[in-house]
Amino acid sequence: MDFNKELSMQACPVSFVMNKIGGHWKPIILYQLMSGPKRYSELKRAIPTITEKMLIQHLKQLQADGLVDRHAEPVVPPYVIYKFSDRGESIKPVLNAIAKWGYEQWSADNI
Amino acid sequence: MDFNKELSMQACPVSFVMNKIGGHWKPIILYQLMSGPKRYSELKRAIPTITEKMLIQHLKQLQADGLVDRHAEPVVPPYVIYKFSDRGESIKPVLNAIAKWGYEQWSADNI
DNA sequence: ACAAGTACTTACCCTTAAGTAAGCAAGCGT
DNA sequence: ACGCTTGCTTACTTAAGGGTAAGTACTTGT
Repeated sequence: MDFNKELSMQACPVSFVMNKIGGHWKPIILYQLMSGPKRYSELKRAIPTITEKMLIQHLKQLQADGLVDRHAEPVVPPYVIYKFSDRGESIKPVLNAIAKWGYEQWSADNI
Repeated sequence: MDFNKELSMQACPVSFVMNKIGGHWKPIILYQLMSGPKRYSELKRAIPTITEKMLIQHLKQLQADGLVDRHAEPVVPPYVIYKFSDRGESIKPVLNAIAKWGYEQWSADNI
């Protein structure tokens, strides 16, 4: 059950991080936010294959994990921007290291 | 379907890496292998909650992705060791960076 | 009065990942 | 002859993640 998952996160710091930034959509969302704050509709347009359900679900999770801040202007139509929190900023180097390795390997695969 | 997954991996290098080292068990297996080559039964004992099915399945996937090498001695009972390949070695710094951030954040959560 | 835009929410289904449990091969010690 | 060990494999079941499609609130423009 979830018991094993909890145990893994305590025993393996890499698992802990994967739970925060892993999965199908979170890397893509974070990658988009790395180029600066974006509003909801911008993210939606930037990631055409994502459904609204997945987008909002993962944005909420990223917020709950303290990686992303949400700021809503009380106007109509709504204006909501998402951006890295301070804690989120601290993971950018890690994401860049991952992306760098990924890009190198991707190139190596395609020679 | 898988089409979207393929697309993501091309569009987002972080997703590409997550596909190689993400998921529930792969981080834990890799973390164990970082302390040196291990035989199948050692891994099994080091990760008590993993099932043999999952262990072998992910070891095979890691092999297929070229991150892990398998070496079998033709003896009985079988003697099989798993270790990082050359390509696998190149991801160790990334895994360490992930683990370091994870450990820091884990501490921050528990103050 | 009504369509359009923005940021969601909800209910339902379907595919993928993971867990359960059993079996197999091949020799070695007793 | 029999059980033991090691490294797997297979069939079946269950839980999780993701996709589809519809609806909501609130206001501006026509």
